[in-house]
Amino acid sequence: MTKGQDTKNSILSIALGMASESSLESVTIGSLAKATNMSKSGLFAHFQSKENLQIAILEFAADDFIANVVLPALQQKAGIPRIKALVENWVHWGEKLKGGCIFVSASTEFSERPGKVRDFLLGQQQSWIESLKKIGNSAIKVNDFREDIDCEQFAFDLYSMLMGYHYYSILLRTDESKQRLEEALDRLINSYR
Amino acid sequence: MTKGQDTKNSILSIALGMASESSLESVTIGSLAKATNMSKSGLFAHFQSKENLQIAILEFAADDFIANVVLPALQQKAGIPRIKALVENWVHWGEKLKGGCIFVSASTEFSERPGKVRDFLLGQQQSWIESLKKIGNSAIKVNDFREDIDCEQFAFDLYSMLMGYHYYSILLRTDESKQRLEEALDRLINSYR
DNA sequence: GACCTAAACGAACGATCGTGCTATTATCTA
DNA sequence: TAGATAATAGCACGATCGTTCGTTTAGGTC
Repeated sequence: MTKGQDTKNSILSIALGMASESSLESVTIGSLAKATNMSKSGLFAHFQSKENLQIAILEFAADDFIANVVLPALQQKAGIPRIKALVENWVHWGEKLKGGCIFVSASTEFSERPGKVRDFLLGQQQSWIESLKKIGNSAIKVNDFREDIDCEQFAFDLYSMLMGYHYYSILLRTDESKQRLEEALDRLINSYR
Repeated sequence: MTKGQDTKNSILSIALGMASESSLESVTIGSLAKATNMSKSGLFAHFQSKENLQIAILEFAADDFIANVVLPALQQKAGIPRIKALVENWVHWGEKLKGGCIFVSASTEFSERPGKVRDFLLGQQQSWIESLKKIGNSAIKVNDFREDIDCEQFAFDLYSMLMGYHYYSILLRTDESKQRLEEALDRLINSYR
């Protein structure tokens, strides 16, 4: 890892923290330079444009997401254990970021703004939903779920309760959020059994 | 209605459209002035600060939300019909705004930004969840739901699937979003019967 | 029609935005 | 260790940000 890549990584780590706390757009070159003790131009040289910076932040987050949410879950036993691990990892991942999962907030921010950032987010969310679907499918294969269930619907149901949990926890900040999620998940799993 | 209130209302109507399309913060005094064919200072005089403008936009939206989502549902027969009406109204309300329900995006934007705007949003979301709870409760009273169900959990479940629908429709933009929501809602209702 | 208030405007402010340029340092290679 | 290259800094630009000020126009009251 060269010096450049090294600083770039630590920039992105700080930038990710800032982005999740407020928003992608609010990570300005100036504020990020201040946070990293760099000059605006020195920092800017790493990304050539703000759009590139935003994508780099999201890619950085996506790599971390795959490594700490998806892959560890796939190492669990297929079926219900894997589903529970995925949810747990997702919750845990969001807790590390101040404003919760950054893909939720960034998706809100860029849903109506065509461009590379939105394209990236769309792809990320699609692949995330695809992961949910596959994990549902593998639950069928190991007979944790009935054979006739609709995995697309399962993905929607699971996706939804994570979103519900997201807003409950960032807004209401009550301890019960996690219980609500767990109960919803148990009910979902039982109904698919 | 005086001239001032009249223009203020039409400003807010346009501002709400802009805010839902991108974000509350992106409704700048300058861009809003341009969109309303007013001078920056002339428009600014109506609100005295940007924070006041943001709150005014949210209040404007909240009034519309109550009038077109909550109240019409309360006029439906208590129980399952009322629940279905509420969901339908909510979906329909979000469709009028380009980026879907503005309270979702604004909540994302301000969840980590203490101040009057966040306070307002927190209150709005709490009262929305309270409405969901009450509507679940009234379903028990008319025997559409079992007596032993947890209305707080019902509120979470319903809230969640609306969030899931929100992101499915603003991001993926597939027609199936509404079907997914309907199926999820039917399953939820049946499991509480 | 005179008077008063409400509403809208024009111009300017300091700050910050993203982005170029050029110069100055580090770091790596031969 | 000299030279080449990568990394960072300094400075400036036009644009836009929220906000303030003084002025002008419009509406309503006597």
